[in-house]
Amino acid sequence: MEVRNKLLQAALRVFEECGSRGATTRRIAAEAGVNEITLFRHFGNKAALLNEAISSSGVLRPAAPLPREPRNPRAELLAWARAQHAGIRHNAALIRTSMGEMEGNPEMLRCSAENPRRANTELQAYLERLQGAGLMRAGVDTYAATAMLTGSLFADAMGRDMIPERYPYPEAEAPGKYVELFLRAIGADPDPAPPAAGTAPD
Amino acid sequence: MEVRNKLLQAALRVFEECGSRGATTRRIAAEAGVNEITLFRHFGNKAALLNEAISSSGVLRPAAPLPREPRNPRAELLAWARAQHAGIRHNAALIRTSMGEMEGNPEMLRCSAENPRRANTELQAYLERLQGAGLMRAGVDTYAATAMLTGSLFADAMGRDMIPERYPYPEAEAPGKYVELFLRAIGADPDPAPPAAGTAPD
DNA sequence: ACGGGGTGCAAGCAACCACTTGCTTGCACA
DNA sequence: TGTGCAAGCAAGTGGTTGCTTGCACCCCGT
Repeated sequence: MEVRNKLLQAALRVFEECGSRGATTRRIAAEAGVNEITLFRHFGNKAALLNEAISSSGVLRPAAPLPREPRNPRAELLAWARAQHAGIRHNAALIRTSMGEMEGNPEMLRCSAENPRRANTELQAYLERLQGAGLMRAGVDTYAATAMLTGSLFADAMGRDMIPERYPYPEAEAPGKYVELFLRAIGADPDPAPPAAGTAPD
Repeated sequence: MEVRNKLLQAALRVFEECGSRGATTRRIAAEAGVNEITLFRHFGNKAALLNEAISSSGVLRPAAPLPREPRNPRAELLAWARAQHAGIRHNAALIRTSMGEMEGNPEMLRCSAENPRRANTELQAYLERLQGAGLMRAGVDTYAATAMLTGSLFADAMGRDMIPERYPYPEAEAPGKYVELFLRAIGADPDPAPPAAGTAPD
């Protein structure tokens, strides 16, 4: 049972770095410290191994849901954005590779796009609740606003690896900065900006 | 001279779809309608062909610069955002594949990241001019604001292929929606929203 | 003591890969 | 009519890939 897990982890690592075409069975086996034949004995063929490695890796979810009844949009959105950003950062290499191979592997895309799809749906529902409660401006297109916040988080998480010099502020502060701008954008900033540390005035 | 261009275009097409490992010389030659040997006679080896195909494709630039002296932020940002968005959309497949291969091809990344780098720098300089002219709020972090708008455009252009159901509004309207939210975010919306067609009140 | 499942090793298979060689064809130009 | 160049064709180079076969090992439960 241990060899199996070592193979799955190694397959994921190699796939993230080289893609499915570059992830050769020899290299995966070497990375796992196992003989190549053992790989075939456990998974039958390369595709089955990669499939299981990728789909089983996507199970981990941020699990920081937005509340059903909004109370403090700033705090709630910040916690959610941080979890989303961290999740994307954690899977950045896998996301990059999966995106690059979506044309030749449409079903993997469906699995890989599940997280952002859920995140978008969740945030949009939250924004509609916010709108219903009068906690943000009425005319805002919740679809576009949702795309804007999730898009900022996504692009930040991806861009930090590719254009690091364009992100001078540390990773931990990024979600806060986008949430602050976002609150202004949707007209949900009764307390313009927290001038100093301290609990929110509720 | 015609065979050469056909090979370059075919190489770019196949690379966008399959990546460098999947873009075999046989397939490129077949796609170009040329014998495989001709490929080697023209470019020597596969890497040289792919290199030239990719780098020569990135030459086309949006060329819709932001003005040195801001006059109408809404109109200027909208035109710029539209050009950026269209540029990313046009190269979406190439960007996706390049991102997926950045680990094994760091120099291609440098070439591929040149456009977004320039765009970010340009927008940030514009925002600082806006701030200097008092046309937007003073406390805004221009780095984060820049990342937010370019990130929204980037994620939209990428996401429309991967999660189309999350983008119900048509592609042509997307930049306008993000720019409108962005103007609110940075406090640069003297005219809250253009209620109907007509020239800006200047 | 013994049998069996999980593993390793050596070797090899056909298919595909980038790339080369030797020769032929067609066309332009002198 | 002769020469040179671009392109095609058939064949083959050495290397890699996914995957298989056969056999030895070694630990573990009975």
